[in-house]
Amino acid sequence: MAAAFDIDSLNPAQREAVLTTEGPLLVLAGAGSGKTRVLTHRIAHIVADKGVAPWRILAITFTNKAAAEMRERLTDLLPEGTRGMWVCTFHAMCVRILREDADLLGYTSQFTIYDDDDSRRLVRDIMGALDLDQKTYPINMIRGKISAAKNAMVSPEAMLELAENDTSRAAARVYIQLERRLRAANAMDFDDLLVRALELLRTRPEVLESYQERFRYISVDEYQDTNRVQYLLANLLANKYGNLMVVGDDDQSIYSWRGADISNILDFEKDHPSARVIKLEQNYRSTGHILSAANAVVRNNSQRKSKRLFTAAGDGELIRAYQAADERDEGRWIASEIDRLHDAGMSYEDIAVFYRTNAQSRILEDMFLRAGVPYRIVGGTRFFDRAEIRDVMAYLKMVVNPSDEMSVKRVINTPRRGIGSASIAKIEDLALENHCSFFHACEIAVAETGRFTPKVRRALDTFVDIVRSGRRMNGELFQVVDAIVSASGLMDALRAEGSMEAEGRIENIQEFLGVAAEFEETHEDIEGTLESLAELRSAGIADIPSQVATKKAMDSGDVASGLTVAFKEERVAGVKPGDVAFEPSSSEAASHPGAQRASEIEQAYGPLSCAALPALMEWLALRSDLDALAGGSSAITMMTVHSSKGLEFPAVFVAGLEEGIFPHVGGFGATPDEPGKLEEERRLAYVAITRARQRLFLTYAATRRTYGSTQANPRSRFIGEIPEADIEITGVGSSGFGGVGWEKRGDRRGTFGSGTGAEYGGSVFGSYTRSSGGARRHREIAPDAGLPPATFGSGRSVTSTRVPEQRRPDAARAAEVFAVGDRVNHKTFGPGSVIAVDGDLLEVSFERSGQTKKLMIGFAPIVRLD
DNA sequence: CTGGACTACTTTTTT
DNA sequence: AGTAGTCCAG
Repeated sequence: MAAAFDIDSLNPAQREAVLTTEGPLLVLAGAGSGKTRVLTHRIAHIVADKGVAPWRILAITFTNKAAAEMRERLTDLLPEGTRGMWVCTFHAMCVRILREDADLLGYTSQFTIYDDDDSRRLVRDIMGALDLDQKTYPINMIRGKISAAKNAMVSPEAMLELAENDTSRAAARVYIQLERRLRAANAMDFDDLLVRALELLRTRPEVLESYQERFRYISVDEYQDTNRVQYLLANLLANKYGNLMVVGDDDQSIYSWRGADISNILDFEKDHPSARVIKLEQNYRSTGHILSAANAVVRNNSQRKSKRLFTAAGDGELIRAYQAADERDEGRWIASEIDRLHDAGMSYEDIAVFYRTNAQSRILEDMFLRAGVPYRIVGGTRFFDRAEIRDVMAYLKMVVNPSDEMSVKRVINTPRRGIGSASIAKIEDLALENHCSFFHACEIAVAETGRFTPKVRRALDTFVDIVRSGRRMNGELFQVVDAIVSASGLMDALRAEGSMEAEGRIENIQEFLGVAAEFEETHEDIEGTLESLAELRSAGIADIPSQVATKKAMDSGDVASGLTVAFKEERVAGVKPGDVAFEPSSSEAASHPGAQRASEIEQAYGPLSCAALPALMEWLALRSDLDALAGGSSAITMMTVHSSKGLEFPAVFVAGLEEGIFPHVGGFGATPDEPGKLEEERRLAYVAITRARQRLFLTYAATRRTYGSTQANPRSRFIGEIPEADIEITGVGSSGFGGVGWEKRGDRRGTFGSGTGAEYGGSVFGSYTRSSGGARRHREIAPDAGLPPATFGSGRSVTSTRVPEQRRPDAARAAEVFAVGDRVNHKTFGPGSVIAVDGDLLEVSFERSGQTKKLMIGFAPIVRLD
């Protein structure tokens, strides 16, 4: 047969995996063993050589970025096209499935996706309403319990019955309300997306069968990170034809905390006795030393499938470990090493810095900024998490789905309209009386005289009109978004404020508009990749009947194979829309202020004219920063170890290798030390190490400031687990590194013992706006990129593009000298110019604020612009 | 109703 | 240390 590619370029194991197209297949792919290659080539083989239509392929990944990358590679391998192929995350898949048949679950297809923050606020709201004290019942614990219940498919009622302690009972009560309010708001949280999709497939045999018929070949990447619902989804969809390929590495299972169940991969052979199992053990990524270290570390775990990666590459350079005096010294050392690599010809893009917790990034960031190392942060506080952006999104969500109570409440008084908590409470009462949504109650309030003051009524009228007119608006997505934003008055309010901070917010909103504009251009591709059968049919692509025989009732029991299915039984044929699984039976159910039927939205507010708007909202909801990693200009990449999975870099730094930090230990005294936790930390270390191709640097600090107090953490055990032959340890007190170099430069004190501590703090300049957090696509944070930055647009914003390509040689930079007239850039205040120099004291006039500030050289986060 | 001041909590990791 | 949420005075 004519292969779609050069099959000889694969090693025997890879080849076998690619050619095994039928039946269940488990590929245990060690880090760097060419797993994506196998995945893509196998699909290409199925399509090009076996003549299977692309739209019969379903390939599930964990991140949008992985999906995009895979799609790209497939497009290269399959010149005939990949139309209708679903290459997406579990969440994206579920959203697509749910939008198609949302009415069957009592939702409209325009349902809102509540992200973590929305969902958290809602829980907080509910806890307030139920009079549950947040101190006795920590919100995160409650949320965790509810999430666990959802993922175990335990209904709220069942949870209440099963509850063994007060906390669980409280959680169950919140859960009942949460379900109700989510439903009333026509909204789903992340857990719901998966659970409801599963529910749909289980209760609607015809729906299930249409997907089973369609997707004859299914593959799941990162199978070790699937949770139970994802596991059930994959197995259910593949149940009919049995062509399920799963790829994973038990050593890289790092998401147990969010419900990932490592036994999914460990038990695959039990679930599918006929499964072929193929191990990919040859590593093509890392040098010998790095691989040896990775193997040695992970070998200390007991619960794993035995495998040992090997490489044909040479030993390479030794791994380097550095003990820093403190966290600032750590950052400085990393910066200097990056410098060195860069001077030796390595591109910034080839360098990554990982850390265990996001909080560690701030100091590193600060040090890099001072050292002139351009960086880009993935994850952490994201652009879309900024308050002003969330406000804008809330307006848009509200327009798409006026039932979305959380969004409405978020912006009803943002910007200030004079609608305070008292008015809001009154509106809530109104909603309760009328059994309608909060938003509808706003409308009633406008019409009704007497109840509200004329001022409030007028304000509400304007507010309500934003939705009405927004829904009617037609035309380019960008224009619609722009119009809604201006109608909201957000920009006007910020402009009126006139502060530097407001200025930054305005810029951010403008950038958001840029995102909308850009989305419009790329929207087609995104939509096109997840076409439904109906869409494919109308395009003349798919040729299978729309409703596959419904007679064969689906028996989900055999798929779940031994897993308890809690709610299935009650859910039989004849479910009415709106009458869904978790709907509580008590009479309370209908009494909530959001009880307006989801399906009535369209009737009540008219159809939404701009079809691209919901698409944009969905895209935003499922989009993580990681997905935005895509290139841009030259900068190193900073991210958590978790985020790094699936990526690789020629040079990798891992910071904070200290006991307590990495391995991280949760402070909860209540939780007994489970050995499983440590093993997961170790797997995390394994992931971190195996990201590196050529150079690996591990750092730890003798003392570190956390929560304001200084602590001394011992070196991480993981460093000790690396064979001596693979690693070279240097640091403070060792002769290996001249930490002095930095001190000589006089730009910072603070090497071991020298700093008084109080001088740091940064409080002198007020709080740093969390401005530098939101790295996003093409966004570069360069030392000179102005703050409050979030300039990630494509050249829209001037501040985003200046990365110091030719950097001053070390010596010059060390003696950072400022002269009157120099252009400088401050981390918080942005660009400005020096108007006076007095010893260590600079006087700088900032452009943005027009203000003049006195700053201390060597202390202020400031750099000179060339 | 607003804005400022005070307090308590944070730190796991993310779709 | 920083932040978000709460409380209180104007």
